[in-house]
Amino acid sequence: MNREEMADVLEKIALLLELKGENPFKVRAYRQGAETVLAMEGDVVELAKNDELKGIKGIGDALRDKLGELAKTGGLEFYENLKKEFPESVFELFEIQGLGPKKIKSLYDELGVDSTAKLKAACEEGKVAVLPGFGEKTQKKILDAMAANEKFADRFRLGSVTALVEGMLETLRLHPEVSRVAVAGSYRRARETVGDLDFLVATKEGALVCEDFTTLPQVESVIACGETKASVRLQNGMHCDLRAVKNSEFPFALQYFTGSKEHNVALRSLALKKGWSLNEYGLNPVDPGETPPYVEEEKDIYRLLGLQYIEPELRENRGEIEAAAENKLPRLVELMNLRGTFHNHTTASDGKDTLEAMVEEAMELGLQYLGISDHSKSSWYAGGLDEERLLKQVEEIRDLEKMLGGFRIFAGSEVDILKDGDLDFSDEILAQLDFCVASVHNVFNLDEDTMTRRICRAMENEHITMLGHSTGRLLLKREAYPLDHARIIDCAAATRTVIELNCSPMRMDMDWRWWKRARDKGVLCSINPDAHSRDQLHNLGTGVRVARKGWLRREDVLNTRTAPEIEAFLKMPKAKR
DNA sequence: GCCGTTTTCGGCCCGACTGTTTTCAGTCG
Repeated sequence: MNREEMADVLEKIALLLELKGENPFKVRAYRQGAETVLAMEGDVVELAKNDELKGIKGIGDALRDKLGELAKTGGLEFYENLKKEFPESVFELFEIQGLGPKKIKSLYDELGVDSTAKLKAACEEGKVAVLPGFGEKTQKKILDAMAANEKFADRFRLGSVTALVEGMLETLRLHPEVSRVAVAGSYRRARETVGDLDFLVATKEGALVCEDFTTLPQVESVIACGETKASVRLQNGMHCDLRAVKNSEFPFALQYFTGSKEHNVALRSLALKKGWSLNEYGLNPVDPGETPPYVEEEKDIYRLLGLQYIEPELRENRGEIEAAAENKLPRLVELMNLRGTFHNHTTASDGKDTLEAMVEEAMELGLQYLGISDHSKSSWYAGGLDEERLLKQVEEIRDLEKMLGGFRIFAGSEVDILKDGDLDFSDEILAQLDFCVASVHNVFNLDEDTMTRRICRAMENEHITMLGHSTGRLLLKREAYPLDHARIIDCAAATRTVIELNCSPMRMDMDWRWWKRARDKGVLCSINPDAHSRDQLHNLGTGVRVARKGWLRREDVLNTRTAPEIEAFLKMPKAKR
């Protein structure tokens, strides 16, 4: 039993109590308890075992007893009894957008629906539309939401699989029969979501390495295992391939399996013009009389085709091949260029870690400064700060900074952009901050023109340093709201507003496809983790990869600047930045 | 179920939107 499992049990209890129509405040207490378990300091499992949870806010007598039982026995009788009342599959129903506990209960009581499969059948037979409180539109919305879930079912967010991939690479690297290892595919190209993973090894013992690959702890089941390829399904449900090639084939296989398909098609046609035939095994002269060139690394392939080396992130056939032919590829930003970051939360609003803990982690990462921007009052559900609490936080920040020997904390706010483009705080309040992120958190259903004008209005404010998560999308969960990106970028350029690359794994927003345009208009990017806990600051690494995918250079990214440079930047009138 | 310079009951900070209704319930941030 670990922290996550304990929190999961409380969360599931909350769902089941909701289904039973229990007192909503009791439900909330369990949900809050789950949050507390995840966020609290110390070894919560050990504390629960020793009955030492007294005094923790959000955990009262009842939850303390239940957590104790969980920690000591690994089970919970209360939960087991509750689970007996519903089949396990009801939890699926909570994943459907637009369905809450009341509707699920109604579906369960009236139609016996207790799984997505049964729900789909009931919708298709028209049984859902005639239930009280439901209707044709609701039935259609449920079907659409289920279709969307299916569409996303086999995809994963880039930032959520980084640790898994790094772990597997490390293990493969240690294999005695393996000389080279890489991950290819859309993961290597830093797409914001990936469907499957492609690992590549150079070895003389393909069958052995494939066999050993299928026994990795991350593997759930084996689909196929041969001499050059193994296919498995991982514990997290991901499809994953390993390809074993000879060392001499490795660069070609790496290039080929990295893709994208469009990039490779363009590259092969370029090769043909030069009298070569390129495939995943080699680069061969079309004229059989000539000898194939010596290739040791992927770089050599590009060089032989008369191209600059094209970084994997750029390989989408969006102009990179032409630029490489003219020696005009940008030198892309790197993680080591980052000096600090903005847009982070603390326990003052919905963050899990205190100001001190966040700062400590930023220092640990080798940064020179950290921007704090908790939610504003309209985001009350996230514990948004009102004017009084905000100004108090600014004071706390100034006080803490004095004790840090040079590390800078920039005091800011993630201020809500209200429906009409007004901001949640007055200019007088905003003027007292070092910086300000403006974000949309509600009323997502405006038409494109209205939404664009709303956001532009916020950017026109002198005190708004940067625009937060511009499209509002939640990857694999919620589509972006309609937005005229070209106008947003023009407005950012005109008002000298920075645009954020929010590198929370859920967001990666603004989308990488727009960054080159923004860069060319002189718009600065700020790579921000939107961290709600200290460990989320580590998402900066993935953020940099996505910035690279957007063709961004060091000079295009605000937070590659040093603390004194940032200070000067923020003090400058916006128009002169 | 939690919490309390209103200590053992009575609150638990909202507002927009949708689709169902005919004045409102359910869902979502």
